Amino acid sequence: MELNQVSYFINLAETLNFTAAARLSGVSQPSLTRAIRRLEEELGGPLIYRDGKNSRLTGLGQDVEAEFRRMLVAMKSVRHHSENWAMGRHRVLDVAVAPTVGPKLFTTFFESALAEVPSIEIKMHSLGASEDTSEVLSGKYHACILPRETRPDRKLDVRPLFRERFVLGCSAKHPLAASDIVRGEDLLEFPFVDRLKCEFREQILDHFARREVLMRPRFRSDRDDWVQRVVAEGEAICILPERSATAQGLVTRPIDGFVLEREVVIATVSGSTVPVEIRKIAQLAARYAWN
Amino acid sequence: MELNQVSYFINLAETLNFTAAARLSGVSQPSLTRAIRRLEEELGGPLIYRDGKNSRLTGLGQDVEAEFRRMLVAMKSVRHHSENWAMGRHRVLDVAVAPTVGPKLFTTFFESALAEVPSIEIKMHSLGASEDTSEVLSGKYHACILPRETRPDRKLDVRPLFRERFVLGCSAKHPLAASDIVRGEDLLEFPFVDRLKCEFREQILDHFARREVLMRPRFRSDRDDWVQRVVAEGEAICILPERSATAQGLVTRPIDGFVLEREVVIATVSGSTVPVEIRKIAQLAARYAWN
DNA sequence: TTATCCAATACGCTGTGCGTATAGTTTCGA
DNA sequence: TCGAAACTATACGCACAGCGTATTGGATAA
Repeated sequence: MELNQVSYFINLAETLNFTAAARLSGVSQPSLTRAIRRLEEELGGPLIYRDGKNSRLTGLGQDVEAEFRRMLVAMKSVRHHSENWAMGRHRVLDVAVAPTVGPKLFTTFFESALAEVPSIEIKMHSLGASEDTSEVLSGKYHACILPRETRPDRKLDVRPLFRERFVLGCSAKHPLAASDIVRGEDLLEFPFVDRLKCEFREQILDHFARREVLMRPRFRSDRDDWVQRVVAEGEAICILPERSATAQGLVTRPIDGFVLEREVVIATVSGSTVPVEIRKIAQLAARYAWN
Repeated sequence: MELNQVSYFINLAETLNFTAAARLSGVSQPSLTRAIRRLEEELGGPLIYRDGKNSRLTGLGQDVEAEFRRMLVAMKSVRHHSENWAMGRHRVLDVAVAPTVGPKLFTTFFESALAEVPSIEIKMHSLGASEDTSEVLSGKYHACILPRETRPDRKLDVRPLFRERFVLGCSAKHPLAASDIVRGEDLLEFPFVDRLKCEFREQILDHFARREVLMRPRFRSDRDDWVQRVVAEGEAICILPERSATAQGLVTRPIDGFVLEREVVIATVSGSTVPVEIRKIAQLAARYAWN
């Protein structure tokens, strides 16, 4: 038994076709045929009924496939472990943060977390536009920090971190900046910059539309840094979460009567198979005073 | 990553000593050292702190050991499945018999062997013309029963079964059949059928030629069944091993002064890696009263 | 200081797994 | 019905990876 035979057979089990399995395995068809034949001789019986287009795994073949898949899982774990351990002797935790959740918040948290769990290293990622908590289930990330999803997967451990309201963003020299709180109808007088990347942009526009406060976006971008730059340097305004990392010169003000808010959570895989460091980090994050 | 590395590393994890692990693994110390080194290069970090008598697994090494043990468990399960699966959950032993060794002999032996080892099934094969004990080494057959080879491979466990003389074969109605023993010179009067498939045909011809008993083959074939058919139904004669399975109507008679004989052996792979059932069968075969 | 232990390196060898070419059988479509 | 396509197995030759042996280098123990 050799590992090449393991992967060849797994591919054969999936395709039930020697030619296709060979292609998947990256070897020639006779090579795969011989490897399977050797495996069968070693195991003392056929693994597949060779029947052209109707080929089927034998009973032994099915049992062997299950065990070979376990071996592949173990191999994958080996590689996963080797990726996590590195010269530096740290376990690297991959944490993805939704781009609209300001990373500034986490600097202090992760500094304290790293002090409490000295054997780890945090690798921050930005959660892609099409990514969500399934990336945690698939193992791409160890944890995700993102707005709470409407229907999280059962296998996830989702812990709330904090809630945050949406607020006005404007230049420090903006007329609206003079007030500690602004009225919704006062926003009409100023050009609105539409933060396309905001998950809540439709809810925000709906909120104001319902109050006959028609926001007329004059500028729109999916680059949050551009949005903030434009707002910080001019008469334009925007709506953003209160805990956002804000550009220099940009201030935030609460909006009277505007109660839209969101909950930011951390999601990890639940269960005992998840490494203890990850469970520790999630626990620390849940308990942290996010202010 | 290869399975030899898996078992080497498991042994290294147990002993924390390259020399001892090499011994356990059945390879030389440099071989094991290189295999571990290759594994470490593939996984990107050391698996063991090399510290003479104080060597210890690294953190990665401990993680990898755990996964490698899972792989060993899966491998063991594979072998367990293969042992249990056979037509009717039996281990099928492929035994090839040289075509000139009559299978009739083995019926009784294998019946008793199957009684003693109930978990196996014997699959009889005819050893091909170009096949020899290398097919046992290659794993094509679990065992071969064949005349002793002049220079068997060292890796084989060759056990003698029985010796058998070459005798006259003729029709029951043949004039020579009337005698309990025939003289060599009496054979001259009858057409001789040359069994091409017989390994000893040259020795047989030489024997008679040396005694100025010139056998004039009038018919030759490599089909033993054809040879026996011709002899059983006519005036022709042949020379064949005394324990051959003989066709109906064919009888055998010893030849006075003709002492050519051969030893039939059973060959299996030697060593502890061979399944216990095969070693058991070989042992039973060697002890059997072949009469 | 010398012998022993432990692991790594150098060198040469061989067996195994590979690809290519082809054969044999079955199935499918014209 | 026939030829092409699909599917798997065999034959042949080749390259290289893993092996063992011999030896080196360093550490430890007597």
